[in-house]
Amino acid sequence: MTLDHSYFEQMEAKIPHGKVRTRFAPSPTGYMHVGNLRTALYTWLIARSHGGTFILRIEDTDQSRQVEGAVDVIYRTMAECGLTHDEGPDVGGPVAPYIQSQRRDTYGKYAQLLAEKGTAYYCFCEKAESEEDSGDFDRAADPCRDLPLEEALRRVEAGEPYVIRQKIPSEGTTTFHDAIFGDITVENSTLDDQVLLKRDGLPTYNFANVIDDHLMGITHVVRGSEYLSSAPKYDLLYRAFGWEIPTYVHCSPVMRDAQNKMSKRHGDPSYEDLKAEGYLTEAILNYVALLGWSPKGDLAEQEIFTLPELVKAFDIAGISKSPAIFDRAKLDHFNAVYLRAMAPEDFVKVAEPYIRQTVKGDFDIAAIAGLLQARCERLSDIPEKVDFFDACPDYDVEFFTNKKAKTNPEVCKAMLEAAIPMLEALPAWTVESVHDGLIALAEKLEVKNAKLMWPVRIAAAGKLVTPGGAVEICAILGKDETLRRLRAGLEKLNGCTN
RNA sequence: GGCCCGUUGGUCAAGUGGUUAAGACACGGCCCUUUCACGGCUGUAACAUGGGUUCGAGUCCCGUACGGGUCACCA
Repeated sequence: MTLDHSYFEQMEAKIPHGKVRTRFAPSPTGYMHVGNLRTALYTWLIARSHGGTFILRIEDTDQSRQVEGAVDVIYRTMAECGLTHDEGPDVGGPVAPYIQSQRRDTYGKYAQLLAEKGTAYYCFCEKAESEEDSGDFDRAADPCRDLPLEEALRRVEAGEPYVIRQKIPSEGTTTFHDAIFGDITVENSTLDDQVLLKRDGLPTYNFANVIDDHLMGITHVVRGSEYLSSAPKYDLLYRAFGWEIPTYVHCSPVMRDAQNKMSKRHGDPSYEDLKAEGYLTEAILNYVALLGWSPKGDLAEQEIFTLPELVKAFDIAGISKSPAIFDRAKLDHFNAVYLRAMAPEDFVKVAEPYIRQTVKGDFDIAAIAGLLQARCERLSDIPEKVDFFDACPDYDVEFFTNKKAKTNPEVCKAMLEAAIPMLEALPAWTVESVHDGLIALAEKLEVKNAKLMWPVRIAAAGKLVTPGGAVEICAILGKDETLRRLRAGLEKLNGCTN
């Protein structure tokens, strides 16, 4: 039970110094929600913007909450987003291992060291007891707090179950500094003697964090503001060990509404959910980056940022103190911007699977995608928009009535009667020829373009709203199909105007 | 309940003692137009509240309200 102090020297010797080092440290719950993603992004950005090192560490000290395949979700999401890590379970590194369950011995030794220093103590009490009932935490009530170390060690060796608790000073205050919230001071009497090492020998989250962050040379600790209230206890731990305190960066949560954080329980979307809903990775990242952070100076008005641009612009000082509500409408907007900015051939590639959900026929997919590119916010909007290509829906004859185009069934009947023979006689069937033919016909009939185009489009698509004009739709449908639909439309009109 | 944190338009937000209080999304209107969309122009709309400090406060201090976090051998 005696401690070998050379162990600590060895561990210290491995710690890298001199560069910014940050870590994203998720617990593997199988779900990367938007808040997690944002934390990962900010953490990564801090490292990259300083030319530092980004580390992935898996925090699995709660054996009861393991989820199958959860780590894979994390790897996949990080990789897809381009948030590459330099050290981690899968790539190794100088301070391996990077999975907490594989570092078990380390935490135990450091907990013992702390007990030796007098800043922690062995506690043999039963779990929890009446602490909650009484409401007030009373550390003086713990008989183990002042047990002499020798006696405690004797009981440990005798096989008595124990935990190791942090010994918080009973008086005075503790002040810590956070990069976002500034200095925060609390009374030590409001801090509890938190458990450091659990009965099962594994560390608590709070303890493992301090140990690992130190041993991994972490310079910036980024995490959710829910940890703000345990930060003073962290400081006390660092000081007890005589370690340098990292820069704390506590980020306020991403909310689903004014009262609730985004959560799996409420069905709020994970990164993967958003992808499945037709959002682009770049758009998600860009939006999430701006949820709780904004650029300073010249860039203050810029909203569209690529990942490299974010690396350049990112600054901890721009992180907001207050929570931000996740807004679908704005995400939609970002996605639309990214969709429109894509090279047409790239857009075809991402849009094709969605187009193919409802379009099985032999149509020019690239042409359809061309219409869609400026007209959709989410890729998942696509199937519904193009569902009329395979088969013309059974539409209401009232669709032919449009105030702005000054059309009604009567007028439309005349328009279609004129358009059908003209189109039939067209020698070529292209966007240009259909366009020129229809424009010329409108001129000949002495009607506004809209008056002719409206009925053609309605008859061709059978929908009020379409991803393109009459010309584009007819061109894609092909001559035979267009004429078939126009004749059917004419029949429909005959049926009601007679 | 104790302690901690937060509060600028519906939403994201700029603003670090002196501004007509930016910008974006959403919403309304107009224009363009072959529908919708895109694009262009334009409009409505905000410093939670009460006291201080100051020549002057969204910016500093105190109180109040509201919201959040935390008070686990979860993370």
